[in-house]
Amino acid sequence: MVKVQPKLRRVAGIRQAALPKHIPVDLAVLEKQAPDGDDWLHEIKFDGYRMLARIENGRARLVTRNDQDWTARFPELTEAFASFDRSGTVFDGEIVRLKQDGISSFAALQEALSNEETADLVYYAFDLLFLDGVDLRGSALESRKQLLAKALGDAPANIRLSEHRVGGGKGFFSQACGLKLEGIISKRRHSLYSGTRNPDWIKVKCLNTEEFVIIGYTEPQRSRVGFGALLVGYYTPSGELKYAGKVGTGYSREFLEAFQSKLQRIEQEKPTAVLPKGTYMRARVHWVKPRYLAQVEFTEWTRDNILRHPSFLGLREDKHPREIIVDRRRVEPVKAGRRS
DNA sequence: TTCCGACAGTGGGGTCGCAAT
DNA sequence: ATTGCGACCCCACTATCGGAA
Repeated sequence: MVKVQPKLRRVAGIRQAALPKHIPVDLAVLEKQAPDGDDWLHEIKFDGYRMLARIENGRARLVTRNDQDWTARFPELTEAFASFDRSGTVFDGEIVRLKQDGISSFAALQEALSNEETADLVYYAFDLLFLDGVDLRGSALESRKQLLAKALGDAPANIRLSEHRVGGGKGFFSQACGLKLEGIISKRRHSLYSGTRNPDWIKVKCLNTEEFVIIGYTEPQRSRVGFGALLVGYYTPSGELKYAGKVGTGYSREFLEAFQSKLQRIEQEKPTAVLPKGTYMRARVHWVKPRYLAQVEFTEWTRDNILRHPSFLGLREDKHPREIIVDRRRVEPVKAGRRS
């Protein structure tokens, strides 16, 4: 029988007999700018897997936000959480793999999982939803953060507190981008944990935008009109046209129809760029002459030099395709971990 | 009345696992 | 052995609808 601490009793919370089967998580709304003002606190946005750590009946489980049980994939972290003597406790956080520069990398995490080399993965806890059977979701974020810091006081080294700072959002965001971080998450200090996507949590991402040559398009699926995605590429300094991936979002219905009819007129039999082996196309591809340019926003380049999270911003009519030269040797981020 | 939040639907890269080829 | 496909993870975005303001 665990005693409710006096501190714990002061924050709103109802003692529960058992943890709920499914706990919906809070999700952030994407914004272009970080909020300023002292009623906001700010954290680093980690690039990994969102995971609830549930400790109950002497064992620990790691579940995704859609309630998938991923415990077996993270033996070291599961063991670390099981060492907490706090039944009825739920942490909210992110499983990440840090590169040598200390920055979380989704690609490095996927690689670690695919090789089952999970020993150096880290869990950054940023919220505490239950503690010793008490539901904390109805209490203010700052109170939960206080309890979280205390609960992690003697935690194993692979379970860490995600630090935050109060106020100064704009400055914090530009600092984060300067350090090549993915972005920041800003949260209202007094907000409750609602388990929904709501504007009390705001994510602001450090994004790249680049221009690309349109080399083809895929056919629309189901109720989609015009085209599905644009296939884009770029010229290397040596003049070779390289494939950079598909851009399938950011278009209005009006643009999809209008632009497809333009592309139709410049179709050609064969692709102009060489596609990497094993490139998966969910729909039939139409190749076009490299005549149009697209402005594309994206988070980063993947290991295979393909755009991650691309979205279409607009056409560039003021430039010639041949001007689109991207030197990926310079843009290439420093790789951590080795692949053999 | 207008606005906004929630939801459905479409699209992306990467990994895994299974079935068809 | 290879390929296709769906279901997960990570997501961005548009269009729509009903309730709040």
